[in-house]
Amino acid sequence: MPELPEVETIVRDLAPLITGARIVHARAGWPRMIVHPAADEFPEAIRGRVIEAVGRRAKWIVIELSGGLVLVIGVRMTGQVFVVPSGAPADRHVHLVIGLEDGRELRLRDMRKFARVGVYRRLPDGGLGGWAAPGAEESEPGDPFRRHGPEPLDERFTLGVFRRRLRARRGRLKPLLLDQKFVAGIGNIYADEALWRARLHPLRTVGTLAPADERRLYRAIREVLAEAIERRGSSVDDYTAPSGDGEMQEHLAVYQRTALPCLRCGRGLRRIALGGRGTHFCSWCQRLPAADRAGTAALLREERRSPGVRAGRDTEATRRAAATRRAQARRGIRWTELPAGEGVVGLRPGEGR
DNA sequence: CAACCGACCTGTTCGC
DNA sequence: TGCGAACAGGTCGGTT
Repeated sequence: MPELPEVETIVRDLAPLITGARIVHARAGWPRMIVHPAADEFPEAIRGRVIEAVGRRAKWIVIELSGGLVLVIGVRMTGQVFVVPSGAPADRHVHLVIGLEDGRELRLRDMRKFARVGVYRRLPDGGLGGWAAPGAEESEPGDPFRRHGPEPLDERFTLGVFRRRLRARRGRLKPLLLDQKFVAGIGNIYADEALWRARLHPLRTVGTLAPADERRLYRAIREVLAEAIERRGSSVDDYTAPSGDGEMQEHLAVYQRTALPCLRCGRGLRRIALGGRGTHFCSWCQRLPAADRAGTAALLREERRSPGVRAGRDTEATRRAAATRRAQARRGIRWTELPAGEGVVGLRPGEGR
């Protein structure tokens, strides 16, 4: 999904739109999307409740409801959240509709159905616990965030805290940054970007870092995430927020810039596959010390055969096509599926095939 | 603990 | 032009 900056942008857009609104109905068209409680209990759990606040934890939208309930939404890879009038056209990718008393709907659209939604109880200690309909057996799912690491932009996340967590770990930097238990909210884009900014190779291991390296990494993580929030996130492929696209994609240094010149040294950027994820870096600016080179030959050689080296996803035409799809998604339809010669106007919910 | 893998899903683009 | 393969921002559970 969108990563921390993208979810933060969704949350900031959403808050003024829905805070204070009362939920009057809910429909979940894809039951597997509801992780707690059981999908058939979900509408009743939130019906009649007032949305009191909208926030974020890690890459999740956290919506505080009256009566101490909390609605969490993880949009994962392709989930999109919109607030629209209830008559607005929908397509087959809208899997969750939450009707508001004022006639609008909060909709979750997700092409790949990876998004997840849950309702929990806010506990006195601030954590989340299970919820069950009155009289029903309560299954205790536990706090969905209990394993998450600290929020990287929180003031309590100091350099000292970062160092302590870092030194408790071993492995390579890229997989470590992607581990939500280490620090919450970083994903594939910002892991690569932070490592480039800090001039650290993705295969570098924690044990080889000097104190100055640790500090650069700490600052790079915080700075790239903060800048991305200011720019409303990276609108790559499907990501868009309720009030429109971001522009951070125009300012990324390495992500999806394979073979293009490094913005610091001008040499061609490289891409390897690390744990199945595309990993972009500059092998000149992000040197791998001899100590970390053992056992990396296969990983680095892989690059030449990797299909990811294709430039296709990086072309201007591809970007434009994606922007058009996002705009259409915001209107709830896909023009490719409209009968020839027919406009948007006549389309009603459920009609857009 | 570290790292990889396959699932989970659908759509787009590439290469033949 | 068509068709299969590869790939996509995330996370989980299972293995090694």
